[in-house]
Amino acid sequence: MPEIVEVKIMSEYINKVCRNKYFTNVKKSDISKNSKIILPFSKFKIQSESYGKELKLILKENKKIINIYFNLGMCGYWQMMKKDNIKKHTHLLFECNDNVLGFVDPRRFGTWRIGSDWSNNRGISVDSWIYEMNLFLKYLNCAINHQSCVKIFNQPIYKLMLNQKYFNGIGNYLRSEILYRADINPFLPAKQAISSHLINVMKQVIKESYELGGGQLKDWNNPFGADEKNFNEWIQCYGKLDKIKDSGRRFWFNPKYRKYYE
DNA sequence: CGTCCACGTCTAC
DNA sequence: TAGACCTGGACGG
Repeated sequence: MPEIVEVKIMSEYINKVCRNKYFTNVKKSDISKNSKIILPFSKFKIQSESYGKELKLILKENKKIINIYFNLGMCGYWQMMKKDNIKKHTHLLFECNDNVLGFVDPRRFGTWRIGSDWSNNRGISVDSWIYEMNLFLKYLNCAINHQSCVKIFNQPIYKLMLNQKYFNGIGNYLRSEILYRADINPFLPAKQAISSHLINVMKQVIKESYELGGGQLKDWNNPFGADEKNFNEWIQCYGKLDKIKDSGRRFWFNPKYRKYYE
């Protein structure tokens, strides 16, 4: 489920349902391999932020603050639930009277850590560039011209777009939709494919997906009321056109570019 | 039943 | 660049 759009929506959802609520406890499922959270709080508030594919919970009691950084994995999501009706596969939860805010993650690919900053293995979130697309292009061009990056930017653009160092937030459906709509040969070396055109289309695709409520493709039972049908109609390429298998994952693309795939 | 597939990272040959 | 990590839904026999 979660790419940048969904993580952002998720974070906004958390802020909405946690507004004016005080939490008193945190619990981890036994089966999750992530670390147990121990809080020095008796009564705390929860706020959230997102950045690329990472989601942060900010836990506050007076001036004490603890930040927890989450990767939502393939299918993790957050939901406010009744305490007596907690969903299966809830692996972390925060209690608030009769309610809990829970991290539901059936496949357990999600991870969390207590920290003070976003992951340093990842680059700048693609949506922080939305109003500064020229800067993003400069950033990429700077890397392109850097001796140590030659190999990376010689990769085909469809591979680079999953590299979270350069496209933090892009995942499998966004890269397909962006390359398709930009009408760029996805097998072109990244250094040739990257242009203001690609960046502008990226901005537009992210915006449109966000306005539709994000990806509602399969197994996310969406608590936010986004329209699954609209989203599936909006998708033009992912799951619909030509595809190749690339190191375990599928890449969907415009069939007219197949001849450039070796 | 079984087999294939899923919006993502990791790490180990 | 395969796999490992996981559950569950879709679909075929």
